[in-house]
Amino acid sequence: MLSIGEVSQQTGVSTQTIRYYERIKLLPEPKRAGNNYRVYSDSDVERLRFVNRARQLDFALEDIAEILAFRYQNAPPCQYVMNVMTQQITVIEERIGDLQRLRDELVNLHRVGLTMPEDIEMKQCVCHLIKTGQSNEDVNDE
Amino acid sequence: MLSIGEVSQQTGVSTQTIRYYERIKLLPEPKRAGNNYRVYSDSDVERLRFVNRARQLDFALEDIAEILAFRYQNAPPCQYVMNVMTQQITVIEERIGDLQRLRDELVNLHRVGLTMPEDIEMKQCVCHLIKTGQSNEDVNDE
DNA sequence: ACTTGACCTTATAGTTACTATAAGGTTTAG
DNA sequence: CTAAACCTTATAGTAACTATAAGGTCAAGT
Ligand SMILES: [Zn+2]
Ligand SMILES: [Zn+2]
Ligand SMILES: [Zn+2]
Ligand SMILES: [Zn+2]
Repeated sequence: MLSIGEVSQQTGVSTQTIRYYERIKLLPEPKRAGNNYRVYSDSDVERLRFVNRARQLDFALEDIAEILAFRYQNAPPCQYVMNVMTQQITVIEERIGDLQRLRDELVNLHRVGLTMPEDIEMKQCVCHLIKTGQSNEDVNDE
Repeated sequence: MLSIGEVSQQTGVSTQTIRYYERIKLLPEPKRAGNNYRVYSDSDVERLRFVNRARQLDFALEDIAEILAFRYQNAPPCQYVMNVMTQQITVIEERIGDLQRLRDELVNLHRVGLTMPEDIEMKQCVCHLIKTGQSNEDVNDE
């Protein structure tokens, strides 16, 4: 039986977040000690670990709740979880692609920026690159 | 001179978002027509394009506001922008790394999940993998 | 003239997953 | 006896929008 602070330390989830999970009913209300402090059982902690692990895999809290609901009903969530994973992988790969394109563009802009003279009247500053969206050779505009 | 809907179409920024930018003072209040409709000048549109472009480069609205403030004061934001870009690139690359690790883990879990039999009593379901965080060969637990 | 639909307006609340703050109660060590 | 290090609740803030409600305006068609 652990206090919220001990659970926090053991799981790496902040006490604020644990209370938040309880508030949105992702975690059940734990027992209380005589002083009204929360007291967590092993199964409470296990459930929190599950949530935390799934969050690290970037599952949405809503999906996690559904998985746990299946689990609670003793119904097999396996297929459901497999589907969520597949979908998750797709989303993540799209995001990686987006970010890589973004990074390339920024690196390009930065490189172009370095070739420019310091300019006070802002005839050639990097802002113009952002503004016009050109990231390549044609830095001779307006 | 364009209406908010026309500006939205030309820039790809929703009318809601344009009004939101105005509300947080990222964009100035535009002129109004007799019917109280917003009317945008070319320079208004240009400014919105700048914001949109910077957002696509994942600059925070706060950073964009600072850049525009520099611009308005006729001070050279170049060095500032260069710094923001450098920082932005670092953040993005970290995020890409995180997401790649995440994807690898998920792909692994999914692969392991596929090798498992359909199980109703949930002795071996994928939930357990998420719970325990093992993603490799040792699928013979409890 | 009238209605329908596509615009526009404001204000307010909801989203996601937390994090922070305020204002206070409890426990333990010095 | 008091200061710290816990715990409690309730409420508001974060980022960048998105959605909803409730209504005003305008052009086209019948
Ligand atoms: Zn399962
Ligand atoms: Zn510039
Ligand atoms: Zn500049
Ligand atoms: Zn399971």
